[in-house]
Amino acid sequence: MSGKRVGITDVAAAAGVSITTVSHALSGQGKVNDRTRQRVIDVAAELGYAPNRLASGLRSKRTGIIGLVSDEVATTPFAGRIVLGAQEAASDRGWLVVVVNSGGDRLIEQRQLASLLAQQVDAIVYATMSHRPSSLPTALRTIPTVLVNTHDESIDASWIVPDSFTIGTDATRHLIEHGHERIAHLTIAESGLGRDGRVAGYRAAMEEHGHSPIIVSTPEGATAVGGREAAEQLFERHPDVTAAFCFNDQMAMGLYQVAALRGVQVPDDLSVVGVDNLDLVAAALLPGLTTVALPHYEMGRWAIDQVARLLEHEDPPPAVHERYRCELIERDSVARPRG
Amino acid sequence: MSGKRVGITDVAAAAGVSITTVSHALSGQGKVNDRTRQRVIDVAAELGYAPNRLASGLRSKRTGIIGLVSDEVATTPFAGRIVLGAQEAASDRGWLVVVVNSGGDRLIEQRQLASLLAQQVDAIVYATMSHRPSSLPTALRTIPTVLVNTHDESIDASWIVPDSFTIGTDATRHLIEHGHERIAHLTIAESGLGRDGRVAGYRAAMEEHGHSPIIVSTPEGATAVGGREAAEQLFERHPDVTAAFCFNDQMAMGLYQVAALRGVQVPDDLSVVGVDNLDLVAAALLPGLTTVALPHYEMGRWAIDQVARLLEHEDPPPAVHERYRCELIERDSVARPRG
DNA sequence: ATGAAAGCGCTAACAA
DNA sequence: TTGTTAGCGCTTTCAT
Repeated sequence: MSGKRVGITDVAAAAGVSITTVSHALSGQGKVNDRTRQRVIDVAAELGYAPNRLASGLRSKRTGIIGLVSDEVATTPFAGRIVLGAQEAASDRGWLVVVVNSGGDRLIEQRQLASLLAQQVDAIVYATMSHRPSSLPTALRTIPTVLVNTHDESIDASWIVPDSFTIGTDATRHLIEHGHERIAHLTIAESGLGRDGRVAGYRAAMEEHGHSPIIVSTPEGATAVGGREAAEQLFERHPDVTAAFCFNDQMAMGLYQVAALRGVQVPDDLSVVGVDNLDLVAAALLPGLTTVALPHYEMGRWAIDQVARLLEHEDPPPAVHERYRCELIERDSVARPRG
Repeated sequence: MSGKRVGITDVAAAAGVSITTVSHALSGQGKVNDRTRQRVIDVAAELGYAPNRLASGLRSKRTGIIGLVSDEVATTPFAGRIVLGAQEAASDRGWLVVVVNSGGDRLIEQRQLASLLAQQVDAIVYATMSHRPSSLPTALRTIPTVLVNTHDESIDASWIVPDSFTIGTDATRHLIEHGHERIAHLTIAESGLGRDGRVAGYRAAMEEHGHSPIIVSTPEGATAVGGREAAEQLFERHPDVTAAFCFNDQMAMGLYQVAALRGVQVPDDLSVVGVDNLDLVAAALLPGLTTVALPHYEMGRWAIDQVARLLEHEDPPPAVHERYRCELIERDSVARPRG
């Protein structure tokens, strides 16, 4: 409509007060008479005034922008959930989040991080998709940082990771509770925080019930193709298993496929449990896949909550470390074993 | 390391020049002696100086931040590709992208947009996931805007959408070229730009070869469940079709499932083509799904290129409208019909 | 080719 | 409770 942008001076003039009073009235900081405050608010609304966050940030050293650094944000559908959680939590506080991703490249990461710092972001959320211990860029020591899906002992930062061990125990016990004894675990060959914890949890649950663990791992990676490869091994070497706990939903998809080719019915001949609760897979499979949900959205929110905690105290509060207990989502891929 | 942040003044002092000269030397704006420039650059690097983008933005009216508004960014895996494309293109120019999503809620959208404007973003990329004509928030008239996956006649903004019609013709012709004549199109009941164009393209390709169109639509939505529902209809009412072109990969997944239950083999008994080229589905299905790739990444890049074009000219250049020709990705779900 | 000075639009001290 | 005055760290005139 009007050509010129309306600034705080315009509001002050229109309300007949000083710009300081406008600033105070709108930010709720200083003491302002309620009647004055209301008038200022009304005038500001009428004029369509919105504070220039650049100017206020320059002065107050707070931009209300949080940088979210990820290694491969858009390549995995999980990442989006982390970002969404962070954004919604940020939005609740009137903050913005700017996402950069490095694709795993250290150099790019460094450049992106420099961009964020130059932009005077208030804090950094550093999320990896791979849940491996990461050695953080040193630039992060300068600024409040929260880690998601990874941790780093060399820095005093809060972090949150899914509790991999209980993912393994919960999934396995769920199968045991349904009467299964010969339960295999299909996983990837490559070691990693997410993998190793689940394997250990599976082992523990099997052993506590006196069942011997059957672990099949594939060098293929945690995809449907890897799942197929592992499934072939499984049917060759352990044709008598009645249930399988898979490293993730995609591997479970591969297992479904090989099972179908061999005339093995899920869940009547074989019960299956996955990990991720990836809608596109877990809910889409037939029968629907029972799986342990990874709390990506929640971790994103948690990270912003931690940032808020860091930012509201002048002296940095101690770092918080959390292993999030994941939830088993029941669908139709688990049944009692036959006869 | 050092406690205080290094500013332009520190660099000026260390290099023995004025801050004006530092600014000129680093930005490449004014005329500076090459030797002076080099010295400034060296000193700046040595000190680890990085300009405060808040301060420079406040003065120069350019923040180097692009706002990306989406209706449901993280709920779909496609969205991530748009964001990634935009981010990478932005990063090439030293820009940052801040992503907000409204979840389709007008009120939230308005609030988020206000946040972006208050943050003085240089431009807005407005992306919908649904590819429907959107009536844009009026706030967008104030600022350079580029539309992705949608278009709006009420505003003079550039936009890009996938060419739905040729998706339909290309997919259908591909099947026809493989010798199929009785080809069904499985789609959703709800009308929309993406859907209607594909249907029209399918019709056109069928008719140009004298084949009669067989369209099966489901009220269920474009998911595996919807695909199953449509597939049931298909097998009941048109048991003689030899090929199916599905609205998207997820529906194709549903078709695979029902086909398997009925003992119909893909591709020997039934050839299938999808749309999306969603890795998690198209590449994961067995056999791999031949599908038309939607250019989400490319559209994200394109949007930022357009923003750059808008920003470098003082007077706004005319809007550009593009229908992106999509590529067919061949996998293993198409074969010649049986004898 | 270089520098001095003015301000971008706001908030934080400080005074009144 | 309100207003005055300094800046925040940079880029931009405009001199020199």
